[in-house]
Amino acid sequence: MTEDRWTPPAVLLAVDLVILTLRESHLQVLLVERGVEPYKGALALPGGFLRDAEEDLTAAARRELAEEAAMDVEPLHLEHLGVYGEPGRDPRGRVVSVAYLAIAPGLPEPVAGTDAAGARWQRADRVLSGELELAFDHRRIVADGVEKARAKLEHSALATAFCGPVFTIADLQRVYEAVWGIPLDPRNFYRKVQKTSGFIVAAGSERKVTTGRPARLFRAGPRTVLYPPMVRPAEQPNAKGREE
Amino acid sequence: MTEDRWTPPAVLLAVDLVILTLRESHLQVLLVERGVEPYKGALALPGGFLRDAEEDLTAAARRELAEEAAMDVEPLHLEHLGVYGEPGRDPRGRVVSVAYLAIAPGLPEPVAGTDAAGARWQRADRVLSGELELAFDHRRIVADGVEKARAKLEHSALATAFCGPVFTIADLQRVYEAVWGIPLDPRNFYRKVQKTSGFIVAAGSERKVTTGRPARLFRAGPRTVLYPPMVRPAEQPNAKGREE
DNA sequence: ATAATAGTGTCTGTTAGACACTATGGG
DNA sequence: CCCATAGTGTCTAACAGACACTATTAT
Repeated sequence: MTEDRWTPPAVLLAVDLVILTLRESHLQVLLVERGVEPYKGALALPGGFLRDAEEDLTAAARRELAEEAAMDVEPLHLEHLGVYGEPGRDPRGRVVSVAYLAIAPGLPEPVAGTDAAGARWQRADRVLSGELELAFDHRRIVADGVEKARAKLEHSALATAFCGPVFTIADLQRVYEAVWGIPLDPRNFYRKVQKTSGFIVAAGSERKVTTGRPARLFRAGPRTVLYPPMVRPAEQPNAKGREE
Repeated sequence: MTEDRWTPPAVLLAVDLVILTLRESHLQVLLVERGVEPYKGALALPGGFLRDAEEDLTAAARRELAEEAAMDVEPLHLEHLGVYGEPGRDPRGRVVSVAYLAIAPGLPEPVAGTDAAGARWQRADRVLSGELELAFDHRRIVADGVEKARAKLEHSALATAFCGPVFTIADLQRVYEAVWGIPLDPRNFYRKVQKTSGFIVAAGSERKVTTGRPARLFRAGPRTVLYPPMVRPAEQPNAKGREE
């Protein structure tokens, strides 16, 4: 933010998107198969370069998502995730990538777009475990996105966005269990969610899915930030930073 | 991360730094007086453009800090804060700025460097209130940095870093009160900190500062992440997202 | 009736917050 | 003595976690 008389170097600016959804009880991330070098044929996050020097970063992110996955981009809320800019992360030269995170309810199977040979949902745990290899440093970006999503469930009413317009409390619990990767007690979850006023509100009727007593239906309430938060059990009670 | 045959636009990449410290019981932020247009003479965060296309982002941040504030940059831990890249935020053209946050104990008064007419500590609350005007969108960046610092006090042992090598529990409490901007009960704070094992460890002797009973001395313990966290009282019990 | 899921009641251990109280120094 | 700060004890209300129990449907 200073200097003159000397010309600062220009860099290539890219955006990458971590789009998370819940499908078949698993947290899934949208990946595309790269159609061009480098890493041609490999799986990667959707993303790409800014189109022109006036394009807004989030606009670029939405455009890339529409191009590569033909997704309806309107309703997505994009959130800044991080910047990945180590020299050498892209063989084409100095590329600094700004990553965005979006979390959304059961999104449809995307169709192949123009830039990518294909776009598909993949289970996030398979990416994190290394079972699926990703181009560039995209695995790291996915890991950061998943961790951010887990944290957001604690402090925001985001989980309701994973469900349809109406849902049962058990539906909501499945969201938490899938994203956090741990089982929760249904009874305690039930009351915890109920007493967090403004989180969910009753929606008249009931629903019968398969067997058992029909469940009441709810919709998302007006509250966006949860205080007190939904507590996520400590990941590893005796991990780093812990002792006693 | 796709496309070829067409050349992506280059943008100017800058780094900005939010350096926070605690001086005279107030959270303070390091600001420089801009020596060049635009905003010449105005207060701004230290920062600047990448020197060359191979420079690492954090390296650029450290270099700018050394140049503009002649600060010893070695021990600072820089943490990614955000990206500020709206078109039009800089009159010189498309500038995307990556902001970093550093939090450190009683740093010395900086001396004027080469790029800036001066660098000085300013109270963060004066910046947030608008009493001090900042160039560009730097006030917003400071606000994001302060909020991040407040959150970090909750979940990490960062507060001990604001104190000297040894400190009393009252010293530590003053850190929390200054950063959070609220008073805490000394008795409850005392026990809360004590029972969070690994947070602080006893350091032999005692200290008598002015009047009253001498206090025991402690030093930072081995634990870096606090679980359970130090809970920060809800900012506004009835603010956005709240009701009932 | 049985299975299965929804929803309620209740106990227990822990914790935040309030605040009385004791301890130990300097005038 | 008094004052000020350090440190302890203790009560209460809220809450997480465990889990028995009741309710309501389909088969």
